[in-house]
Amino acid sequence: MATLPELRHTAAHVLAYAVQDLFPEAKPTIGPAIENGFYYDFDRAEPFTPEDLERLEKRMNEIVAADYPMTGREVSRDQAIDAFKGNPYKVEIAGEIPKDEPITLYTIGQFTDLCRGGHADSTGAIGAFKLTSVAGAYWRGDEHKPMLQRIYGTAWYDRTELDAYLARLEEGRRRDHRRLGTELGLFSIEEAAGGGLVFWHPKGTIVRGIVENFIREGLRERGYQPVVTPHIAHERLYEISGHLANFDENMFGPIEVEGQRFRLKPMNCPGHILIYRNTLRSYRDLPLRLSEFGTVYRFERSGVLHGLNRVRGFTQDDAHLFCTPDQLQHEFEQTLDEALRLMKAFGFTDFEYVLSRRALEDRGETDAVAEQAIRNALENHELPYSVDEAGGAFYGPKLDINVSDALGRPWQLGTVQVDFVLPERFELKYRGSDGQDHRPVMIHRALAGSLERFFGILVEHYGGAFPAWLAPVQVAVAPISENELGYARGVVEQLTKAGFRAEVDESNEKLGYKIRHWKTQKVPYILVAGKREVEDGTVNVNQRGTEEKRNVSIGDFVDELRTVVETKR
RNA sequence: GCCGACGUAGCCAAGUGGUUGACGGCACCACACUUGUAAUGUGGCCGCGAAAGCGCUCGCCGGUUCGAAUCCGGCCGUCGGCUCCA
Repeated sequence: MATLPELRHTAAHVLAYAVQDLFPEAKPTIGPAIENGFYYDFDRAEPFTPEDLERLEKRMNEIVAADYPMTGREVSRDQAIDAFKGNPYKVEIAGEIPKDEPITLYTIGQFTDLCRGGHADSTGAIGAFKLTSVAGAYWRGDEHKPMLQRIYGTAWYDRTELDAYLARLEEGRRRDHRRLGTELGLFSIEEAAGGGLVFWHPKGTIVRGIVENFIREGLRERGYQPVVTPHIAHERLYEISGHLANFDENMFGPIEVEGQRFRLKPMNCPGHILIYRNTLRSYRDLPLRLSEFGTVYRFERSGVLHGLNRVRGFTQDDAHLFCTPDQLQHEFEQTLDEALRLMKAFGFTDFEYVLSRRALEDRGETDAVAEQAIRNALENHELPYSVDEAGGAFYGPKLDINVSDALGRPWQLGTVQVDFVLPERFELKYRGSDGQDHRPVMIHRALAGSLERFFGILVEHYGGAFPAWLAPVQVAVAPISENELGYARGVVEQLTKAGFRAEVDESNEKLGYKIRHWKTQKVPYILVAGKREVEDGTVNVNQRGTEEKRNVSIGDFVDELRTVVETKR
């Protein structure tokens, strides 16, 4: 039986076959299997329309039903180039294949493609598929090369799997933080201000504040000292740091005042370095751990902005540790511990660790030291990791921590980076016990990453139904009639005094309506107060996620809620 | 930035040249109902006005037309992609 990737790769051939039949002028280029499906890129002047996709699906169904065998044969390079002489893309590919490697052609029905192989035996193996979208894509992903049209599809063993996949997509849309952000009144992005700039509304700000406090408290316990640095600085600062040389296309342009050029800060490190450098440091001062909820601005191309995930202004839970080389290992591990504590507290259980090395041409002798510290930390924690050979920061290698959310989708969150370069560039030093000056090592780390993105992920992870300790409104009190309104207000007052976030439903509506409203807002507890509750000083507790309703005295409810909130964090 | 799709009031959403201030719904406001667990009813809901009416509206700017939310051009913005490699 064919594997899913083989099945999907075959589906890509079937798509190309259908395109050849219906749009003979379109030139096929490449069409691999991808996660959940496949795509095929075509060079064609006219765009493919949704109607075209329907016609293609129909034709593909015929090809699948015909159950054409997939037959391969080896040819010489010249034969291959000759066979595709009308198609410069295929010719280009054929020309690049090393001489000693065989070139293979695969045929289904009346369609032959240059292809390395990896297929199902016949087109009938494709149990269920659907074309999902059409999008532009550059030949070989290079924006200086021609723009092709990419048709995406998804393919599975059978209809049930396809339907389940489509349902997962739908669930993802339902949880989309952009949509929930509006529905739950959490945040907005305002056209009047510009793309990628986030306006945090009161309810979103409450959640953000809880996240910040959680992080702040963890850092305090681990000996970090909070600092605050300016949002703009002389361009010169970023020349020294190397950001202008390495990061220019992601920085906002200069702001000129009185003949001086300023830049919005794209990173917090130079600011923290200036604080370090402001005074003479002794080895007794190290490790010096400076932390800041630092707002940075990065220019992202308009086409890549996406909700809270990719923005132009965001706040990092940033910190920089300055330490001696001897302390590096220990500090790195401490940071890793703290990262894991954070992720777990916010309900993430699946982690992936990626060690990103600097690009080969940037690596120096300190990279080995830095990488060893990272590897040791991972191994001491018995954490499996993969290696990205060129994904490091310009100043050193890094460890990224990726999490999977409730729908199994991966996100890059925390990053911990080792840096021997910036201390050099800024000529940082400390006086050692030997009376000599030494160069400190820096660790850059952001555990949540960007608060904006972290928040967006939380919204989707919980589907907007934040656990009680995080919920912007923890309790809603709904009086059955106006007669109980005063009582309800009293309950809210007691809850507020006890430190909880509670609201009274003042609306002039029936109980059913009020319940519905607060359920829609995903409030963890709805307390109903009617004549009976007023008489015996209780509230009727409706807890999110359960059907059960119970009457509890106000004091008992406060105690219960306190317990829940304390243990959840 | 590039390719494609799209942009109608706070949100969702009808409407493709002429009874259109623009169907519906949600939300919001008022009044009535005094309510017992996921939607009570009626009315209002662009601005001014008691009303008649007047003025301004369908992302923005300009154009075509007797007449435009509807057609054309430019701009802005949103969404899906542009990493997966014969």
